[in-house]
Amino acid sequence: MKEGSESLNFLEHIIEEDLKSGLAKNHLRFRFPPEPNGYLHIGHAASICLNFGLGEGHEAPVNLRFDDTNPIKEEQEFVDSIKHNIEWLGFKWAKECYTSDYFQQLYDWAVELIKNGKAYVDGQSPELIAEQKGTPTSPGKPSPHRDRPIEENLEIFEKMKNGEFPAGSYVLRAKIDMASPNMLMRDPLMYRILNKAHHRTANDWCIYPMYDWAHGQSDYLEQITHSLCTLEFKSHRELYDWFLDQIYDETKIRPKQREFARRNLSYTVMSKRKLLELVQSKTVAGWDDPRMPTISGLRRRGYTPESIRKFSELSGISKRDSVTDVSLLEYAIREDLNKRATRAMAVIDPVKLVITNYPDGKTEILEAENNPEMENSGSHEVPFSRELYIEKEDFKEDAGSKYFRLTIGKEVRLKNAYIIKGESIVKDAQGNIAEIHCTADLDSRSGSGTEASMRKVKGTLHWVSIQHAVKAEVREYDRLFLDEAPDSHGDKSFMEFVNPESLKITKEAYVEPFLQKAQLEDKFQFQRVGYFTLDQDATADHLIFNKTVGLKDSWAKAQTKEQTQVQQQKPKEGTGRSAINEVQKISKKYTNLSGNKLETARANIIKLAEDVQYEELEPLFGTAKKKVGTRIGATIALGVLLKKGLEKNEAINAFIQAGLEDDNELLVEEAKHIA
RNA sequence: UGCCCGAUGGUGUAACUGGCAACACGUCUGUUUUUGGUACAGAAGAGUCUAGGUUCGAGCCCUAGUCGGGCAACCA
Repeated sequence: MKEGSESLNFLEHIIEEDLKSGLAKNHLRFRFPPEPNGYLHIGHAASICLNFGLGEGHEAPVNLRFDDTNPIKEEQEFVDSIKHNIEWLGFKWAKECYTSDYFQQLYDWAVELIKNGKAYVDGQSPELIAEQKGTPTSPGKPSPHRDRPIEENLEIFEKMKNGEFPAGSYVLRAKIDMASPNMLMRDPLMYRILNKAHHRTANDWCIYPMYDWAHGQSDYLEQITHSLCTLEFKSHRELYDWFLDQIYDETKIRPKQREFARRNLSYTVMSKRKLLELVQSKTVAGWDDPRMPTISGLRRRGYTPESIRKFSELSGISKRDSVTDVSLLEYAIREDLNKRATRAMAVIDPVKLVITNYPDGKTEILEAENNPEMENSGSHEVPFSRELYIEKEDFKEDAGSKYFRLTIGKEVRLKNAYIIKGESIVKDAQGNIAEIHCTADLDSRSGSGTEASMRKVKGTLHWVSIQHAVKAEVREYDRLFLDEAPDSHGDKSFMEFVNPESLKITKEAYVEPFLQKAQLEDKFQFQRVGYFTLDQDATADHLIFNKTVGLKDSWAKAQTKEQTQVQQQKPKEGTGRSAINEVQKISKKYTNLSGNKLETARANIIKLAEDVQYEELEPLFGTAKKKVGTRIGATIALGVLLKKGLEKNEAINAFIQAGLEDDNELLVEEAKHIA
């Protein structure tokens, strides 16, 4: 992971430091700790790639640990789906662990804490406990049970464990500091009573540990060296360390928690709650709807594991909150699919094309390259005949000179076939184009080696033979939200930004017969259109293709730009950087320069100063003393203005005087020039 | 109001113990091309949040401020 790039992210720096200061490389160990209460999404993928990537980079084991301390929300179904997703991404965990495996140990340690006077049983209501916690600005009040005798604590705690109390009646609390500025340190809960069967321990337990009490201890039990989590756990670190202090044995590895920013993707939402809302409101068809940022959704959409890993790598890792543009994700998948997708032809929005000089009833079998980007990828057969479908948008009655596609009187090539020339059109009663008639240069068949076949024509079109085409359903997806950060508007729900046109279904698209054999997970490029994959709902006689992502389309871009340019042309005055700004820019580094570079910089400032107005220059007189460069630049520029006949005023004199008195020789020198 | 983080081109990340701000995506040009794709070549785009300070020299160190985020679940 780190070879090839010397630049490390801040977590890798920390690991490097630890290694340098004595941590044995073979002790390195990481973990990915999902709670099995939902499906994994692209944000989790960042964490997965981070932890497993670190493991791969350092040849260190990475545990998969299900943080299953809340039986109310967690289910086996999620465990299975998470495991599938991680495997699909191509990562192998060292051990499959469950926090629930440590329930006994956790309990024993809790008893230990009670005996040491570090924990106590509280029987107050949640409301009361919350109230006593105080607020971030005011200290909390101790619980009346804070000093309950140890024996009594032990007795009640055991009864809690034995199921002698109803859910919610008692909790075990750590005895830390009710006045701590960190709210989490104000006697946090360690255990609560939950009368709910657990997906793994069934009814063995009716008390369950809280996250803070379980997580660090689990890391410790597994001897994880670096426990990486997202930023919102930062303030938990103090507690994490406090709990570890209570049980830590110096001969063992002491895990450290470090935090990184979670990854957001533009034009989507990422929280489990919001994703669930999309599913429940039927905005999408399910968790694996191809528009969902879930791993299973991306997979169904046609994303490859490689592309997701690449995306994670490109996105990087840091501590500031950010929104990564989807274009980076799209780049990652296009790059991968360009190399591996089999090329095929499909017409999604068809119009009939008749080659008038091609014999009726004749069929030719032509050859189509499977993948020009991959050697030895072979070719497949594609049938050609007199009547074809082409894409509606590939023909225009009156086209400009920049339109390379079919129009009357102009030649284009049919991919893998002949060069044709538009002759005439047939319209229906409503005036829509029903048929396009053209003639083919019958000597120009692709691959025939004739001179005609080598001719260069500007445009190439994809097509299917009507007689041979296979009908298919095509599902095209657009971003799910119209807003870049739909959940960033405090006053509005993210649901208000749902894109009503995020799914476009074409029931009658036509694909070449070769695609009849498409299998799930096969990757195709429909030439000139985009990358597609078979949907899981497809059957042998009902093909369904999902569009993963379109090809880059500089033609479409030019079109939309042309439109927006017309509107935007007006407010395009005063372009370019002003002279004074240039002067400032050059000046800033002035004192770092020497020799020729210094000379050039000075000459440039003098030249630029010709276009500088005094009104622009005067504000620079107030430049901080330490910004000598800027003051020198201003002095030089001032010299130019004075030479042009500017009268000295009070501000100018004061500025020159300050320059003369400065410790910087260059500045003094320039000031002398104009004094 | 308390505590804790963060701030670098449009976006995401770099910049080793201070030394002319780099890479990728995106944008724009051009070349090649039987995909208006790919590939290749190139360009534009950043006073590193602000103000002071330390230093020969600050994105980096110090101080104060501004803005953004997190923290008061018997969730994780």
